[in-house]
Amino acid sequence: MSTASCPNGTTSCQNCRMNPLCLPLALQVSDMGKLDVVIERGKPLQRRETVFFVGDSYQGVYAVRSGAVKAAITNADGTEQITGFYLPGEIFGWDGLAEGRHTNTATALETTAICAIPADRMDELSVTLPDLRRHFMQLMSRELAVDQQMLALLSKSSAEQRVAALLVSISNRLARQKLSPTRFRLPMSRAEIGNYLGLTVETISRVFGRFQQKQLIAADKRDITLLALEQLQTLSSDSD
Amino acid sequence: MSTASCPNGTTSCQNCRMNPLCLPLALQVSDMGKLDVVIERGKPLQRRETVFFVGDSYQGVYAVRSGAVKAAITNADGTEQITGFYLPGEIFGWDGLAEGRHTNTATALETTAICAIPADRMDELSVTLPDLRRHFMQLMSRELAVDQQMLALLSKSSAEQRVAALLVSISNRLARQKLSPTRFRLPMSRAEIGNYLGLTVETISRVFGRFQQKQLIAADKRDITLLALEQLQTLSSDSD
DNA sequence: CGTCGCTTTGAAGAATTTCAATGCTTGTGG
DNA sequence: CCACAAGCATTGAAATTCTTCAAAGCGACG
Repeated sequence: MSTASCPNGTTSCQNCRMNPLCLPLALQVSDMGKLDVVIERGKPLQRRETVFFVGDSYQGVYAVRSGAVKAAITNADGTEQITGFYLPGEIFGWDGLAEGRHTNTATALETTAICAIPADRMDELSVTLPDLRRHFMQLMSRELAVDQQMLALLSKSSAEQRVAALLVSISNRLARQKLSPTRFRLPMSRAEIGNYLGLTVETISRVFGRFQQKQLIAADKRDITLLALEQLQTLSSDSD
Repeated sequence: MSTASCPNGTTSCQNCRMNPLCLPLALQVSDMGKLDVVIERGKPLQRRETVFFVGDSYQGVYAVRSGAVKAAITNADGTEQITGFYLPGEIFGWDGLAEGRHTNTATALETTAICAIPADRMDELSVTLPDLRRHFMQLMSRELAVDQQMLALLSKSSAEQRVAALLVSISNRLARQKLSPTRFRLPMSRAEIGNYLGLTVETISRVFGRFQQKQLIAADKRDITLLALEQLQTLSSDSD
């Protein structure tokens, strides 16, 4: 067993310790060694490369170490519906657990490093490490909560509210990683944002425009600065 | 172990792949028998009585035996957003697992009998019954999938598609319970449907009207007859 | 009988989509 | 090194869908 507290002992994974969404957190130090066994590290993915496709058999879940990933389901007519964006420290791939095959396709949005957490190993360890098991169930439960917040958002909110909510969400998630919550580069295109939020590209573009006029953000293409996080937050949660 | 529906790979769940909203809002206990050990029965709830409130500490999950339940989160402004309807045989309450307290309030839509599945028991049994553990994780995973299908639906679909999807969903879920998939009484009001689908009451009413004109359904208040299930299915999954 | 809760219907208004066109970057081959 | 294509972002104007506002109908229940 390696002495490292992070999956493969490199220093690049230090952020794993900070993030509530990253797996090692719920484990005691003594368990860490065991976890090392579970993790498999792959080579970095390039933009547009996929982690798994719809229908691929479920092998386990994945953690984003750097970069970003989108998950999308395929509609009856072949169009894609993005169901989530995953930032560093976050875990995706649960969707395959129920039926043994993935319902989503997961694709790198930019150059991205991921860790695999194989299902069989996870299963074994669930017996010997009750904490790990609980932790994983908590992670799933949290994803459930996130999706439901998203449902609420899509159900009731205007275009501006949706975009505000996404920006705030990204900001919060970056903050957990000790990254700047106010200045960042979006890993996804306007079209992808629109797809995710149930709006057209044009609408996204216009909303970004309005936000800039209102001095809520500064945006240069994908480089975003949140100028009034507070107001964005209010905007996203107020409901009319 | 009885032959279950989807979880163990029987072919009976084909429509799950066809319909974006299939097994729509909730999940199914594949084998109620397995659960008997863990279950605590409560007294039936009356309409508007709650199973748990937002913020209540998580004690476990619940299965609907008869009647129907809605789960809803509370927006910043105090309005409610319905996140799911649960019909007989379906399990709800996972939302509390992540943080130890529920993010939703669960309310009976009509006179409803539920079973509690206490968390501590579930935890003990997770060790001794790996099957049960896997099963629960599968159920959670499935709820995730359902929520994501719902996301897709809300993101992209017109009012008619949403309503069609909900009707088809309910139909499929009733069918699984060996109840009539074409004639049923909706447990929820138009307002609740609208809330769930992100539409106004008036829009729901008008869509029901249009569906009747088109001979897709017959509706007398909450008593619904699906006259053209096939077409509704197509409508809900076709994307333009 | 009258009120309350729920549903329906109409007409006007608002927000977003659609269609169409243009500009800006980036990268690639000549 | 330039030119051109491809992908992404922006902008305008018209069309559409859904919401909002207003009013009325219907049933159940005290």
